[in-house]
Amino acid sequence: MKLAYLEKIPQAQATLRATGERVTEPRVAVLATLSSSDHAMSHLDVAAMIAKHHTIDRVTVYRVLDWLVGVGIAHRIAGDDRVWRFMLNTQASAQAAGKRTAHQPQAHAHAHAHFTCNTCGQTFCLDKVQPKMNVKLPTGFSTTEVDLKIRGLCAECK
Amino acid sequence: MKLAYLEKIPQAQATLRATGERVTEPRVAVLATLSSSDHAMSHLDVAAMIAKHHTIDRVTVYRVLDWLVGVGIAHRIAGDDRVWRFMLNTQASAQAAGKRTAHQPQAHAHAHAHFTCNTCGQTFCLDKVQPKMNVKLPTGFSTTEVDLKIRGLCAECK
DNA sequence: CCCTTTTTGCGACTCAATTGCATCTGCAAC
DNA sequence: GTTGCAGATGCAATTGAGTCGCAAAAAGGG
Repeated sequence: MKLAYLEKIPQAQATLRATGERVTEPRVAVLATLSSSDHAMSHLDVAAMIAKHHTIDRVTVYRVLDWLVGVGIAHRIAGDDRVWRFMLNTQASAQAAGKRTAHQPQAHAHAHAHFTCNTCGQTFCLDKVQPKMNVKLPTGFSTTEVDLKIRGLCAECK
Repeated sequence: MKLAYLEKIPQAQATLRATGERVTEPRVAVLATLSSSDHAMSHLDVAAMIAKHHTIDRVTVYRVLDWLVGVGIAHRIAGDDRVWRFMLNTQASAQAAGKRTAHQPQAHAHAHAHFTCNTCGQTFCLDKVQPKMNVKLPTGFSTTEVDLKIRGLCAECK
């Protein structure tokens, strides 16, 4: 079990300060919220959890989540319900991905695996799974990114 | 290059008749449209192409596409832009998946690979790629379905 | 040809996500 | 500590994919 939201705040502030960008209350709150979860959260999940402690605008949550993805702290997962979910990057994957901008896309392929439970709907990040796969693309195609999405039953719902 | 829309109609009618379900004009039109494309199409792509020949309601396109997925003729792909795209199943994958209903979900894991070009945005189905991967899930987790999504540059945009 | 069942068309609706704009704030320079 | 201002936030309005309910239309068996 991870630490609760409030206890994650100092760590979140430190992470944000390390980016060199502005450290604002909404950014700290969103990052601390993501830190306190072991599964991917929708913007609504994040907003609801923050609302227990502060008031925050829905739009700000959207914008902060996008920003976190932009600076390489979090990543975005497309759900089967057309809702984006967000999850923190691991230390390793964050360094590998780096800060991605429109002008300077990441140079090398980055693989990621997620698991979504058909029953409870929760999405987990499978950093352990290294999809060592034989992907033979048609000639002329090149890869920059690989997403592996697995659906099934999680341990809880089995 | 594939045959144009109109030439696909007789074949589409035959495919539909083989399902034992009703063969209606919208179903023929949608199926012929999907047949005439080598990449995945959004409901809007389908509607626009059909509109050149017949009038058809947006909602009908949605419903027919869902129906085609239900009877195992097509499958649905989640795009990065929160839009579903649709593509015909290959003969082989259609038989493997079978007719999936709410009461009788498919019994065994089914893997699928797609490629989306970062530049032109087109999505292709990679039936050739058999993702022979070492997926080690956490204990207690079981798999029913695997989607592999690859992003990069296609041959055209390279 | 008629009857029943399934589909279609249409309008209204939902809801995640985005945009424009006025206001506020982090933070660095003074 | 105060100030200036680029960048961030809040709010209201908007977009756009997808869904729902219902009445009218069509498929296909008898």
